[in-house]
Amino acid sequence: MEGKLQYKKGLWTEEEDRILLDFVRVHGKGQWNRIPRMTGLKRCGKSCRLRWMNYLSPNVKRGDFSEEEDDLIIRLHKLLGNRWSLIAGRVPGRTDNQVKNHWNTHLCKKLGIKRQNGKAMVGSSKAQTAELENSPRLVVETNATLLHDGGCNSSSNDVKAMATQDSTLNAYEASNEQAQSTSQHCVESLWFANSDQLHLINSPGLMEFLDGYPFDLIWQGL
DNA sequence: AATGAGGACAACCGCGCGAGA
DNA sequence: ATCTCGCGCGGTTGTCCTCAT
Repeated sequence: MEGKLQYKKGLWTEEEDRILLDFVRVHGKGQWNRIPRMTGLKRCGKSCRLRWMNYLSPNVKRGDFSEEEDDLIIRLHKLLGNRWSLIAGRVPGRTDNQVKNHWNTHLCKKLGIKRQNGKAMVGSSKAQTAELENSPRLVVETNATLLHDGGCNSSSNDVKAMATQDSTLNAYEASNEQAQSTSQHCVESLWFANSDQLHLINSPGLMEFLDGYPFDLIWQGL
């Protein structure tokens, strides 16, 4: 598989970190499987990638999670389930592994979420996701919640445009009216309205929305 | 001071996906 | 069409640390 090299496991030493850092400095990220052959490092490529991504990368923020980060993760988790990479992508400086560990050790407890067989009780399994993907329609109340932005930005306008093409239109209009009537900030609307009814969905609209959403607004809104 | 339990975090494993040969 | 390789993801395990007894 990875050649005949005997790879080392367990915690990384400073020397190993230095070798990996040197390699990335010279060759850049990627081609992880070349690292053991080229540097003599007794770590498999996969392990090198993980070490870089979760620890050595200059983009990784160390230290405790702030209240704001906790809050953001909780909201994103409610929206996305255990899609740690997606969640981490919205939390600056944090990796999926960090977010996952932080969720499992701190936030589950904080929220009183029980874990079954080591798994958080959240709709996140691949089977559930597949089920949702095969579902004939999106979860209306979730989309309606997402569409509460009142025209904050162009990307969410795009999502609204999508909504007008299907049966979520009425739900959107009704919920939008409600949102406007309560004069809630668009971000508050996004995160708080119908929050107990949010279901895990895997809709392209949602992903587009997340990709385009100006998440700095969320920070301002906290 | 010794030690066992539980918590926190780093790292590994298995699987799936996409690109290229 | 199929195989291999590289990569990424989520779940799980291993290891170290802290604290109570």
